[in-house]
Amino acid sequence: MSWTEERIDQLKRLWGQGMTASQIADELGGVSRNAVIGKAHRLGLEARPSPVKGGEAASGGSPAPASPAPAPERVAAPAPRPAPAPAPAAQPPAPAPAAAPPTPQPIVRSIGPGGFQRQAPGEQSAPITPAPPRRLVPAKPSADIADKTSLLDLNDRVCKWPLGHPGEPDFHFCGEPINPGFPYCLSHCSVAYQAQLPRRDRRPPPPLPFGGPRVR
DNA sequence: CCCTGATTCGC
DNA sequence: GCGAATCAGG
Repeated sequence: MSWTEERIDQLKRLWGQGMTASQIADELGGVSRNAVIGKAHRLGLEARPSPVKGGEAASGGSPAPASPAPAPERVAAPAPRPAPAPAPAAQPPAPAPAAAPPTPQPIVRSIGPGGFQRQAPGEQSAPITPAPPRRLVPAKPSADIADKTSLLDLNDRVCKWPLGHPGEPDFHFCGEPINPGFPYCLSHCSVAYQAQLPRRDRRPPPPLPFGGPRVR
């Protein structure tokens, strides 16, 4: 596997979201945890609370005997990374063209800390695909969305779940009353927030989200 | 043992 | 640039 732009992009996002190297490696597939770490460092992504820090370590691939890498003291641990939040994965609610209706089983949901519904394990959608950072455009007033929630209508009480994509004429936001404490309404919370499953149990084959990563 | 990220270094 | 090997720490 090679580091395509898409994969690098995904690496950056996942790493930024606080996923561990092996988790990222699993997601990406075809690469090892080491590969991920190596790439992350090469990219300049840096310093996440590492277990090994104080002590100096790692002699290279060759069993070089004594040459304890100096590096006396690495100062400053900047990057006060904002705790790996639950990742408000703004999954593009894309107009699901190829709606894949899986097994219609009775769904049992539990209620999360914020009062939102957790997804049942069975309805875990594979890739948490945060909407690729799209450039915001000046919400264009359109007769079509005159009665919909536009960018300018957003406030801290309405669901900010985007519907459609910025730039598109009918782009707007959900606008329903929010689930207190969250930026989305109850139903969108249950889409945006997922309980993290044990890595082993996670669905591996991530079907590309509607059309896949944005093509520039 | 498992896991983590960091580092080195041959390729 | 890549990533296996190796490290040290939880």
